[in-house]
This record gives sequence, structure tokens and C-alpha cells, in this order.
Amino acid sequence: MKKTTLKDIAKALNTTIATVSRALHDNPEISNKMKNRVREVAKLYNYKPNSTALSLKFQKSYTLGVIFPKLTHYYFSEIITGLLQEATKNGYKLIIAESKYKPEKELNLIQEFYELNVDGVIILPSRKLDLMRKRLEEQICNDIPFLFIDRVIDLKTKKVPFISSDDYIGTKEGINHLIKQGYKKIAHLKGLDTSSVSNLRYQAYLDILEKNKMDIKKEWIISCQKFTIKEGEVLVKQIMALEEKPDAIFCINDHIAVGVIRGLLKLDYKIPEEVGVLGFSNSDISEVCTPQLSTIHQPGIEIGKKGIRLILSNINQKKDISDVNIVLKTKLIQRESTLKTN
Amino acid sequence: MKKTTLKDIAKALNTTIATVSRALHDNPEISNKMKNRVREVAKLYNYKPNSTALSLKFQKSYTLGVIFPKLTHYYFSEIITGLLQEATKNGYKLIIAESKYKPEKELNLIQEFYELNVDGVIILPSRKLDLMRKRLEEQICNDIPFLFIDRVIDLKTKKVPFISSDDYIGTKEGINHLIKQGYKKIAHLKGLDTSSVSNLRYQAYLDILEKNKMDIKKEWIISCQKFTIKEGEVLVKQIMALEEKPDAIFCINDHIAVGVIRGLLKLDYKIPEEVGVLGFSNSDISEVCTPQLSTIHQPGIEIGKKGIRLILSNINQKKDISDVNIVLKTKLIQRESTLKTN
DNA sequence: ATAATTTGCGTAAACATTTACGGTTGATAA
DNA sequence: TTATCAACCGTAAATGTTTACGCAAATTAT
Repeated sequence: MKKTTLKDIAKALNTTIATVSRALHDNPEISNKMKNRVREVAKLYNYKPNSTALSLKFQKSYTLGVIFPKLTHYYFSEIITGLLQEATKNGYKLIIAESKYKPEKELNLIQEFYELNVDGVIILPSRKLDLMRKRLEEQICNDIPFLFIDRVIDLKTKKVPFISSDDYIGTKEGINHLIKQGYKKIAHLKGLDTSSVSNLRYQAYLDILEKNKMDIKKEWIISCQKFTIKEGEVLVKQIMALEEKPDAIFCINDHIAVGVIRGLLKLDYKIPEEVGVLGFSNSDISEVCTPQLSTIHQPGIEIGKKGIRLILSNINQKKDISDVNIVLKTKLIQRESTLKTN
Repeated sequence: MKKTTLKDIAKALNTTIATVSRALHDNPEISNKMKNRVREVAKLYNYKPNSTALSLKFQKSYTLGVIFPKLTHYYFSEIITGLLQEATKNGYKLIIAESKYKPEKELNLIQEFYELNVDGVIILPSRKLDLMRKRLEEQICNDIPFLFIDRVIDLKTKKVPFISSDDYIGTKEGINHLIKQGYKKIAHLKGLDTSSVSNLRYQAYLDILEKNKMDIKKEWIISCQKFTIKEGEVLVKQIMALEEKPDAIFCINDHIAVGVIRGLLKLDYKIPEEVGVLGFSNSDISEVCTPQLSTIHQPGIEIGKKGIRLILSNINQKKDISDVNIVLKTKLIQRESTLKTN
């Protein structure tokens, strides 16, 4: 049962593939009689144009490559869901690849996608952008439409478009909420220095505290490495062993925050009365833990959808999007871990 | 900056594409001198074979289509991670599509993938297999390698291979654990009748209770519809309003179980002392809730990996896998929600 | 010295499609 | 009656690749 081709139809009608092709495209140079005969046979044989041949002919695959660190990460899977939905809507396919947070792998995958003739590459980068930057300066990524999601990369030789949530404003609203709730000594379990989003959140944290003339203690600021629940649990114990203890902890993501909650509960602190905990991302686990975690929602699906629209405007309408930076609003989700009931 | 083709190299060396192609394939009919010249230019021009042209030529795309209900579902994203890793390892790409639990969409996607010339289709079906069965009997899916994951579909006209976790044994071990913990009145929040996995778990539940000569109360068996945390919370209140209340609840998945825990806590039941709760899947949320949820681990990544190996053995070694049914061991995860400390 | 064989490379078809160009038939116009 | 022009369809090139076939030159065998 091989697939029907133009050749098969042509043979059946004792004509040529050119005529068949034109008939199926309703070309005015073909008589109605011939068109009808062709359509009839095409239907009978269940003809479908061969997409590989079309790709070759038109040098267009209607395929986008997506690179992400890890699929089982809730926020990433939300973004990819958004990408997928909008891509499908526009007749594009997605082919996916996992970088496992390794910059070398990211670079290889970009190259592989390029060789696969995808029409564009969307990358959710890992936290280590410095390694990537060097090679990306030289690499052939001029030739192919590009989009960075979530993290920003600034190159000297060229601009790359990106779309993300507004981590700065999001953090600002989060910290302001903590302050409004009466917390006065706010610690921060931060991310890596090489991550643009971590730095934005960190900077916002510093700015808001300064603006409110609150203490900024070096000991209250610790860098995470693994970003797991376990690490949050370990780090919070470290912080609560200090002479001067914070009364609220702003965590770089929800996993760390859940670990912090767990650690605090083991130390018999009351949440939110004695210590408030704020996460980031609004991933599924934030609603599940006890007490439920206050966090900052990142609109993953929306980011994905807008990302597709952006890169497709570059691919199809040839719009220059190289200096487009889209930043989407976050939303503060107030749950039990910061809501004092007094 | 167009991509280099064989034609470019041939022109540069004043020879033909056939010679260039053979030289690059180390064909013995080409002199070493010519080979070296070709290789030199190929390297200089950074030549990479055009994968689309190869696909057309060999009628092989090294691409597999994957259909799943929802990406942000932890278990699914684990399976897809496994698929992705093993596919990559074998030089295959994955193109993904979301069915949103809609059988019509699944069928359309199968057709679309077929027309896209993927080498095989892997489908994680939704819970409504009956709708699918009808049309799949007729459909052209003879022509393309197929694999079902997680759920089984039994057709009259043909067999389809599948791979899943051992839901029956898994459930058996779970219920046995509940019994060993001293629970005597075990309820079940079950899945849909149209889902093969739900039925397996339900049947195991019935069999074990019967084998242990325990009560099986109709009122303790309720079918879920939405499979959300909220639904679990609602249903458990319904159950605990009964005259005769169960002392343990076996839930069809972890989301329902988390809802059950939440509902029980609101009703001031002590978990696990008064009521035990058992989930299924070992998704990320099961470790996060309080008390932590006992559950049955499904080896998603392993399922994905073995699935790829299976379908590739069909694609590449032409092995007949139509009656292969692979069932992988689950693992009971004992956590707080069933572990009485007496 | 001539026949046979090997070496080394070009030609062309194949995969499936689109489309510029050319050509034949019939009708209309001068 | 012949030039003009549509209408309608076929030829061939193009996308990039592999490979069966063929053929000249060089080498070996007789």
C-alpha cells in the first residue's frame, strides 16, 4: 500500500504529472473536464501531496525546533504547551530536544536543527549563558530565525529577540506584598549569577529593600545550586541557625520554597505567622504543599503562544524582530504561606 | 549565505555531483586524489548533506510522531522524556502533538503524522478508547509502525503493540500494603470504564479484597470524571458522609489523592491514623503534599525508552511486534499517608 | 601487439513536486 | 485565406541526493 503520487494519477489518466498538478491547483490553463477527471481519481486513490517533496521544492519545512533544559519541569512544559498550541494553529510542527542544562548540548542542538532545515529555532536556555555567548557570537545562527525564551542573552555582534515574564516587576510586587504583610527581615535564596532572570529578581529584591530602607544582610542572601526541594530544606536550616534570623524568605523558585517550608516546619516555625515564604513561578506543587505557597505566576502558556507569533512574523512576513523584547506581566498569587490572619 | 550543496562542490572542482557524492562516501571507484580534493572543498564550504533530500530519496525521515493528551501532566512528561532520550540516542527526532484528551483529535493527528511521512507513530491515548477503536479498525494504520503506550486497545482486525506499567500487580501490592497496615475498609475512587488502566486497577482492587474476604461496598466505589485535586476533595466528602465510612482510600491517581487528603484534613480526620490514602503514579506532587502521599511509582522514563527500542526494532529490523505487550514493574512508594506509626 | 580487464569518472534516472516555456489545435479576425 | 490568438496540455528544469549503467583511458594478460 504505497502512497499515491501525482505520477500514479497521471498514469491512470494517460496524461502527465504537470497536468495533474495543475488540475489539482485549479490552474486556469486546464479544462474543466480534465480537472474533474483528475479530482475524481485523486479522491479515489486518496491522494495527499508529499510533504517531504514540498519541503525540498520550496525550501521550507513548516517545522520549528525547540530546545529546553528539562521537560518534567512544570514551567517549561507550560511554555512548550503554549508553543505547541499556537504552532499547530498556524500549520507548523514542533520538533523537540532536551539540553539537560548543558550549554554545549544547546549549541550542538542549534547546529543539528539548522542542518535539519527547520524554519526557526526557539530556545529556552539553561542558566549558564556565558558559555553559550562565546560560541554564539561566531556561529552561523545569522541564517536562521531565532528566539530566546525566558532568559536573555546579549551578544555584541548581533541582537537576538526574546520573550519572557517580567521578573523585575513580578519580584517587586512579591516583595511589596511581604512588606505590606508586616515582614521586616526578608532573606533571599537566589539563583546563579550567570542567569539573567535570577539577576533580575535579585536586583529587584535589593532595590525594593533599599527603597524601603530595610536591612540587607549578606548572610540572608544565599545562592542555590541544585534548585531542588532538598536544597531549600538544607539552606533554610543554614539561615535559621544565624544569630539574626529573617522573618520572611523570598525563594528563587517554588521547589526551593517548598523545601524552605519543609525545613521551617521541622524547626517548628509557624508559617506564615513567624516566617513568611514566597516562591516564584506558580508551578503545580505550589498549590499542593501545606501551607499553600504564595508565589509569582509566570504566564507560561501565553509566553509560548506569543513566542510563536513573534518568530512566525519573522519567518513569514520577514519582519525584523532582532531587537524585539517582549516582557509579559506576572501575577502575584497570595496563598497561605504569606497571608497572616491577624 | 545559502547552504552548500553537492552541486557547489562539483562546480568548484569542475566535476559532477555524482563524483562528489561518491568521494564523500569513500566509494572505491574514486581516486584518492579526487577524494582529497573533494573533502578539502567540502570542509572549506562546510558541507552538510541536506536531510530533506535524503528523506525524499530514501523515503525515510528518521522522525517519530508522538501524540499525548497533555504535556503538563507529570507522568506523560516523564514518558516523553524517556522517548526523547532514547530516540535521540538512535538518531531519531520526535515531533509532538497534543490531543487534549479528545479521541477525534487523536485520529486526526495519526492521519496528519502519516501524511508527514514520519517513520512511526507513538500514541499515549486518552481515556476514551471506544471511540477510537471504531475508526482505527478501518483506518490506514496498517501502513505505518505503531505503538500504544500506557493504555491498551484491542482491535478485531489487527493487533497493536503496547507498553505500559503493570497496573494490576502495582495495585495489588498497594492494596496489600494497606491491608498489612491494618486498614480493613478500603474505598476506591476509580477511573472511567473506558480506560483499560482504570479497569485493571479496579479489577485488582476487587480481586485482592475478595481474596482477603473483605467487605466490598458499592458506596465506597466512585468513578472520577475530571481527575483534579478539586474533584478528589469533593468526592471524599461524599464518601465520609456515608453511614459506614471507610478507613482507607485507594485513588486512581495522585491528583485525586491529594484532593482526598485535603478533604479529609478539612473534616479533621487524622492521616494515616484514622484514614489511609494511597495514590497512583508517584508524580511530583505526591512528595510535596502533607502528609506525603504513599503511591505506586510508574517507571515513565523506562517505558519511554523501551517503547522507542520496540518501535525501532519494527522500523529498522522489520521485526513483527504486533503482538508484543510489554508490561513494566511498578514500585510501591511508602510515605506518610499510609504509614501508621503505632 | 592485441585482447581483456581494471580504474576513474560522467550520464541519467529516481524520489515527488512545481512551474517557466514551448507547442499543437481550434476559433476568430483581417 | 491566412495571420492572430486563445485554450489546453506536454517537456523539461529545478529542489538535493544516491546509484545503476556506460564509457574512455590505463593497465594487465596472452
